[in-house]
Amino acid sequence: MAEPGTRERLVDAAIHLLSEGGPDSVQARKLAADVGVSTMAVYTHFGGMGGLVEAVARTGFDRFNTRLAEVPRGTDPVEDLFRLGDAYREYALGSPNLYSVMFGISAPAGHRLAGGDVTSDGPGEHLPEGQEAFGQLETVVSRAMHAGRLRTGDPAAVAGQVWSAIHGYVLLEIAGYFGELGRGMDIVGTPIAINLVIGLGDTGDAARASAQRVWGG
Amino acid sequence: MAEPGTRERLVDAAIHLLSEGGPDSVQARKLAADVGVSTMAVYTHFGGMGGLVEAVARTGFDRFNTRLAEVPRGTDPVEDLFRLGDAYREYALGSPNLYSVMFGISAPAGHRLAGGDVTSDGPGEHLPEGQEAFGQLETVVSRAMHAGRLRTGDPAAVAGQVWSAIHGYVLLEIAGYFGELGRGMDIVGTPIAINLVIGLGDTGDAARASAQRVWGG
DNA sequence: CATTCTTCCATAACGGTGTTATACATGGCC
DNA sequence: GGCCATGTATAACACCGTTATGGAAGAATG
Repeated sequence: MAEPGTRERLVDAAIHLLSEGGPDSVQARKLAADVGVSTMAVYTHFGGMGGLVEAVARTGFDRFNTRLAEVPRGTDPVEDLFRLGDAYREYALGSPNLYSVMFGISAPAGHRLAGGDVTSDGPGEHLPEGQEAFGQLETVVSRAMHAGRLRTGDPAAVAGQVWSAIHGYVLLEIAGYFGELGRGMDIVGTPIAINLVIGLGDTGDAARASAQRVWGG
Repeated sequence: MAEPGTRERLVDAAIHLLSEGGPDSVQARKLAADVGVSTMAVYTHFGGMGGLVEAVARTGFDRFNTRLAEVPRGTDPVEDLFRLGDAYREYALGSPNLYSVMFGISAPAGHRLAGGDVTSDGPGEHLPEGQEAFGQLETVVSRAMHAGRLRTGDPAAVAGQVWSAIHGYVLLEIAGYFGELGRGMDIVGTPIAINLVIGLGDTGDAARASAQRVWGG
């Protein structure tokens, strides 16, 4: 493999700093010192800290996508959907700061993804890598519809519902609203997965059986 | 009413700046200039920008709680739950930057609520005002259980599921993932509300009827 | 009333941040 | 050799949060 260039080393250092010390420790001077270059490298390669944060989010989504793609697909599409959600949560909780940056939720020193304001369009359309993760959800949802487990409808709309539930749950668990980590999954995470799938057309027995194969209990 | 003191004026100015120019425009110097005092006022009253951000989040939750409390309660607890969710969304979308600060999701110039890192416990336990909003959800959920609309169980656990769904949906809509604002409600927001309630024990007909009274269609 | 103490704020400075202007080094190309 | 493009080091600039210092105003105390 080719020797990593300065650009890649800067992104790696940023991700490392992000996971170690949070968003505030991702600073141009610290990055440059870690990589062994001057702060100018940030500007020749990314045009500024904002561009570097975008690159961080992009590689975060890349790893996220491959992680989701590695989840084995079986014969039960609802079980696959649950496993996908589980991998989603594991990734988000494994690197919560990176996950926050990916969704423009948190950002080093005021360098958000799309403008400084939360409402400026948002990173929704700006990162095609983000759409890819959504596409994986959509595919499994579509399979579940064809298998007769979920009511037939627009897979994108249903995937949006699933995404909302996972995203919200994960963020609240990261923020500590469900007490000690792990406990939230039993009383909120698993139930919301089962209940949403039931509302989407699955039977209670089938949903619980699929969940049991993923989370036990 | 008493003349507002410097402390209240600082918080108001911060909330105003937050909604106008986003988190990055909430700066000690700008706050002081707006109120007509020096930056020292921030330190005598709040100990620093971090304390001011916490005060902002606190008053944000206060307004949030009264807003939710103003939602009229009727005879149909599921309808009430939908109306609560609708008011929740309206508040979050009405002041998305404030909402983000309330949940420690975004913060001016690296001044998060509980430490600089996303994972440092989170603001979950630190803001009792946040628990009050959750309590309002829990009460309505409990009423829906006693009315036979939702399966009997732990109201707090069920409220946690409802909260996850709303929180996730609202954040994704703010981030622009559902296209133009408003459209997301039709294809994702309303369906997830109905489907989650069905999964929690309500019948499809009853859930759709309650939703129809809130959102029409 | 005089004195002291407390509270609050203005001024000015300090350290640290992202950013930028400038100059230099390097390597490919004609 | 001459030339240009690319990437980087240095040093400075503007801005930010923060803090040390001192002063003003009022309450508390004798």
